[in-house]
Amino acid sequence: MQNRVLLVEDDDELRELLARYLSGQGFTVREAANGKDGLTLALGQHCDIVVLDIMLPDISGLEVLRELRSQTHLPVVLLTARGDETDRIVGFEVGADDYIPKPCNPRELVARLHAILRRVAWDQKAGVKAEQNYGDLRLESDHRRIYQNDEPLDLTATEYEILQVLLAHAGSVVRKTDLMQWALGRRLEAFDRTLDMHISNLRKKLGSDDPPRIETVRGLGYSYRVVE
Amino acid sequence: MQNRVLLVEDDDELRELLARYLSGQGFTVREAANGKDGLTLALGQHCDIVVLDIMLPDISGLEVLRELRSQTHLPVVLLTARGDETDRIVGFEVGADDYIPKPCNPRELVARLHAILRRVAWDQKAGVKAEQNYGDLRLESDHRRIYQNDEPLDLTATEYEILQVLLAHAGSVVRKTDLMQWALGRRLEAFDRTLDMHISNLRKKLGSDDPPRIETVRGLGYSYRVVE
DNA sequence: AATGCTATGTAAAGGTTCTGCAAAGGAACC
DNA sequence: GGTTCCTTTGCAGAACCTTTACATAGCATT
Repeated sequence: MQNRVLLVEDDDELRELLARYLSGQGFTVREAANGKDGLTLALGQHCDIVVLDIMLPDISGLEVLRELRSQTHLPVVLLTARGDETDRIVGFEVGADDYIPKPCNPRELVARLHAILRRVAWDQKAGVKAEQNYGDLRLESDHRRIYQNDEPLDLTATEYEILQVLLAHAGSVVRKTDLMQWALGRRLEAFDRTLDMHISNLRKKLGSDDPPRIETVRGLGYSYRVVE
Repeated sequence: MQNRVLLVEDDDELRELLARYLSGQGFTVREAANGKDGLTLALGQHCDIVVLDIMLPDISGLEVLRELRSQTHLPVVLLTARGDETDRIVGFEVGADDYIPKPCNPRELVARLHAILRRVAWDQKAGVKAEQNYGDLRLESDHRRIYQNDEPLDLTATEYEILQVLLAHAGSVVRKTDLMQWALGRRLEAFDRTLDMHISNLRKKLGSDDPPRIETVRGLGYSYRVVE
């Protein structure tokens, strides 16, 4: 099958060079020359992986990545100036899957893309079920809304994110660090009780069950138990 | 709990340096100084990710990786000499998830490990329901729960870790030092009775059998005997 | 058998860490 | 200024890990 890659890079020459090489290697390539277009394409078009330059004329690549991460888990490879360690580490913390220093060797880029796609394919082999019902809850991701017995829950943006992540992993434990990263988009620092508060508020809004449907796994995180 | 990383590196100094740093960053670290040991430990399934040097005294890191890939999809990060492009690309082709040139920046290593683990954790959501049976016990690793005759055991985090290790080695003896390292994530010091206490509590929760299903091997460790 | 040393079992106490939640502070938006 | 929401702060309570202390069991030596 053809993998679809989105190339976000403002240097026309480099972009076209890479695009040509990737095409030759069996990728379907889409291109964007700035952050805004890149974001639109990434969110709209269907692609499997994004190659994202950090230095862009309009929005920073990191900003694009952050925005992307707030909505999807599309794999992203960052292109950074060689040796710029700060960008690189910040990039990983925001949620990049890999980074490549410029100027980059196209063969290496392809190898890395394949490594990431291989992992994603492997992990998803169980099949992505777009099922959006979890017992008495129904998730409508288009509208960013969650219904309980067809009654919409009045959730804040963050609460929605958290519950959405918990539902996506319903039945398994989600670590606090991961929940923080995926829902709040930042790292869990010591003494940060934000997450606990959101969970507390969520529990209130979900009504009281016994045992509570958002279960605490002490020292680890939380787990959503599906209730009919 | 903590992420467990296996460090396969023959340079004692570098290995210990990295081990110390990773421990400080919240990883539980296991070490191997050659490919053979590394392979054994990696297949012993007590880690979440492997950091693998390519240059090893016995088997090449690539060979270890190939062998590992034939049996599991455990995430692997390769350590290679800087600039050695061949190794790097071959590494990806064999199935590495990432590579880092030596000498490497520990912070970057940690950032990369987190990036990979984050993706793995996310993708494993609805994935393979890891469920294993050991007589009347059933281990559900998603939930981090162990059932006895379909009744969930009320275990603490540490108790779960310990029992999980014992089950994985059911029928054979697990040394106390190893049990300590794998389940508690630290070294067994003299006069430390913590482990004994956890075993004692576990036995209570598992009910009384004669002989006890967690058998003591005096001077060595413990062994779980499967009971139907 | 008796002795002594060491390893293990376990109750109880101690202390640390984690969590729940109310309330107050801030930031962003209108 | 008001509203809404996210975050911080503080405290109380719970859950848990570890230590302590003593009893017991295994093993080697005498």
